[in-house]
Order: sequence, then structure tokens, then C-alpha cells
Amino acid sequence: MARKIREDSLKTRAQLLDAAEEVFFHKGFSGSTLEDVARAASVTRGAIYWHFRNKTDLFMAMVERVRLPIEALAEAACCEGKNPLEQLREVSIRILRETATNPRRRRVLTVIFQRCELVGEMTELEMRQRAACVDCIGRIEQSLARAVEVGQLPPTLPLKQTAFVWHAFLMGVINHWLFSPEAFDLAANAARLVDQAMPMLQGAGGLTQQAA
Amino acid sequence: MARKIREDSLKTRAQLLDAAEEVFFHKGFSGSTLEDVARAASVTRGAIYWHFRNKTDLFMAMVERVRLPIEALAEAACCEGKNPLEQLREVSIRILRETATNPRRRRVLTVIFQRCELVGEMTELEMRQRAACVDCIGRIEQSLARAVEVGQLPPTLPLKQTAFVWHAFLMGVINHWLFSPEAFDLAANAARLVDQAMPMLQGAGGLTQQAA
DNA sequence: TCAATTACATACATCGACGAATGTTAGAGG
DNA sequence: CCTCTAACATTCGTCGATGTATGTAATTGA
Repeated sequence: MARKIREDSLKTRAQLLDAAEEVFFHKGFSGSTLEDVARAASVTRGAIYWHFRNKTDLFMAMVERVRLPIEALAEAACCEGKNPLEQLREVSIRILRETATNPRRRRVLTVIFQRCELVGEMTELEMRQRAACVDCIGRIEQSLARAVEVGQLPPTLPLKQTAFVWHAFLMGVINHWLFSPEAFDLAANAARLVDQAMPMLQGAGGLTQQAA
Repeated sequence: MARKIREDSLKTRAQLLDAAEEVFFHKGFSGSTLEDVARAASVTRGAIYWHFRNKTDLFMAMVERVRLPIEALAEAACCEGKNPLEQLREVSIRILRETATNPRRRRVLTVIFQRCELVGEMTELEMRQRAACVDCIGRIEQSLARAVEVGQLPPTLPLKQTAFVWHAFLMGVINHWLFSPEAFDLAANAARLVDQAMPMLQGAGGLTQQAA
């Protein structure tokens, strides 16, 4: 085929990224061939090597299109407000809903968590993920600290540990849903799940003392 | 080399599984070659094809050696007792500690969660994982039901949802630790983490009402 | 003791993926 | 109108991995 104008070029690039999502989702990263991606995008491998350096570069570009939920959470939760606890709750719910309803985010997260191997060329992805985790937990911790200041949470609360636990809970829910999406309706139950987990934020209560 | 007696044969098989753990852990499943595994076990590929049908069969045999923590939890938590809540707590702590201290379990879980792609030939693993999840959540639900009977938990507790949330929390912690093992000492903090999460089991409390 | 089998090692055939090199066409610029 | 270059398509060489086929020495059972 012949040359396209710049506008069409960007369209081709987007098609390639869409195709990469689709193909990687169904066959996994290392199970997919660039030929598969090219066919899915109705072009040839030549087009891929024009827009991206190699398979890994294509993958990273695909990941870049969707922000990880933890990064979104980190950004949203840091803005100041009167009710930091309710804010943390709402952001958490929004993260879960976004994961459930945004098909692009869902596909990419599935690829990241279940359809690629975090070794070798993927070390870059692993490092980005790790940094995002640290950042996210840090933001949660800030929200908790502000909640303590306002008096919504007890001053005895172990901030770091609580932030970690909350993050683990959210990622656990997301991971499980990505693993069995048909098992339950995450979008509909997001609020209930988060509300059920909220008591965690009060710190270890009398329940554990009672048990002995 | 020549033939070994049956005893040595089993030893060779075990060496191959050990080598598979090591190699898959470092290079990922599809990133590893059977030649790598054979070399790590000080044999040749011929030995692998004698003991296992192919690469996937070797992988499955490797996974079979370690029970998934969710399966262990499921089995341990189902035995009757006077204090079901404390029992759930202790089993949860034990699961986390086991994951942190048993190097074999840790390696294999890392491979399962981060070093293999759940597609194609791995569908068998995916189905086993899914079944294990369902089973585990079911056992947790049973423990919670008994705790309600004994009066340790309110009768209004949504059993299924609570079991799901608890499972998500545990898997979230395990996943995060496998992802950043050097970030914190899971074995030392297992009890604290579980205790912090215990209030979740009381159901959605007044905290969420307070926020509006 | 001797054949049959075990437990591997070695050799081979096949196949597919990557990346690079080259070919091709249509717009942009002068 | 002509050239140059962007945006691909096509072709090719290479290499590595899988699976199979064959070789072989020790062991076991009769």
C-alpha cells in the first residue's frame, strides 16, 4: 500500500495498540506474534516496526495508554478536602467501578496481571508497577493522616500498616475480579465491598482480644 | 550415561522439579528453555522427556508439589472447633507465614502469579486456580457461619460477601509481598496484618454512615 | 546368563519468530 | 512538474526451541 497523511498514520498507530490489547489478551504476550497483531490491525509487520522499535516497545506503549488504577487513586486521593475518609472511600469505589466498566483498562490490566511474565525485557514494567504501588500506598497514608487530624480516625492508628492493608484489599479485589469476571458484578457491588472493608481503617479492635 | 536404579530415577525427577522451580522463577515459563532446566539439573533434555510429556507437564508437576495456600486454608479451616473466628484468624496467619518462610512455596507462587501466562496450555492451571478460589471462599464462609452461630459475629453479616472480602484481602497481601518481598517482613507482621483486617468481619459499621 | 527393559544421552528434523534489508507508492515542498 | 521522504509492504536470513528418533549402558527378572 501507499503512503498516508499524518492523520492516518496516527490512526494506524492507534489500531495497532488496539490490536495489541486484543491479541495479548487472548494469547498472552509471549504467546502472541507480531504477525498476529499486524493481522488484527489489518496491516503487516512492517507497520509495527515503523511505529515501534520491537515487541516490548509496543507492549509498553499499550500499557502507557491506560493509567494503572493505583496511579489514578494516588492522584485523586491527594487533593485536599473536608472529609478525607469519605474521599478515600469514594476514590476506592471509583477505582473498582472504572476497572469493571472501562473495557480498555480491564483488558490491559488482565494482560499485566495474568498474561505476561515479569522477567527479562519486562523488568521495566515491573519497576513501574513497583513505583506505582509505593506511590499509591503513600497517598493512602496521607489520606489516613488527614483523617486522623480531623478526628475521623483514632490517633493510635498505625498509618503505614493501615495504608498497606487497604491497598492490599483493593488489589486483591481487582485481581480476583479480573481472574473471574463472570463470578460477580464488580461495578454493582463496588460500594458494598468498600463499605465492608472500611472498619479495617479503625485499627485492630476488641474482636481479636475477645478471641483467645 | 547409563541406567540408574529406581531410587536414583526418583532423585533425578526431583532434581528436575527443583531445577524447573529455579529456572522458571528466574526466566519465566515461556522465557525458559528445557535445555536451561536440564542444565540446571545436570542432565540433558532427554531426561526431561523421559519423566514428563512436555514442558507444560513439567510445569504442572512442579505446581502439584506445593499446595496453593488457599487450598491449605480451605482444608485447615473446615475442621470443627469451639472458636471458629480465632481459628480463621490463626489459619490466615499461618498461610501468610508459610508463604513467607517456605522457599519452595514462595518460588512456585511467584511463578504462578508473575512468571507465567494464563492462556493456551496453561488453561488447566487457570481452572485449578479458579476451583481452588471457589473452594477457599466456601470454606471461609463456613467458618463465618459457625462464628455467627456461636455469637461471635452478628447474624446480619452477609456471609458470601464477607468471605469474598477476606479472601481478597489475603490474596492481596500475598500478591503484594511476592511482588516486593524485600519491602517488609511478612512472617513477622502476619499477625498484625490479620488483626488489623479482622474488624472487616463485623460487617459495614457506623463509619460509613458518619461520612456523607 | 541372557534377553528385555529402564533411564537416560545424542542427533536430527521441523518450524516459526524476529529483525533487517529492500521495495513501493503517494503526498509534501519547492 | 519533479524530487524527496513518510508510511508502510514484502522478502529473506538466521537462529533457537520443540519434539522425536535413535543410541546405549546398566539393571532386573526369569
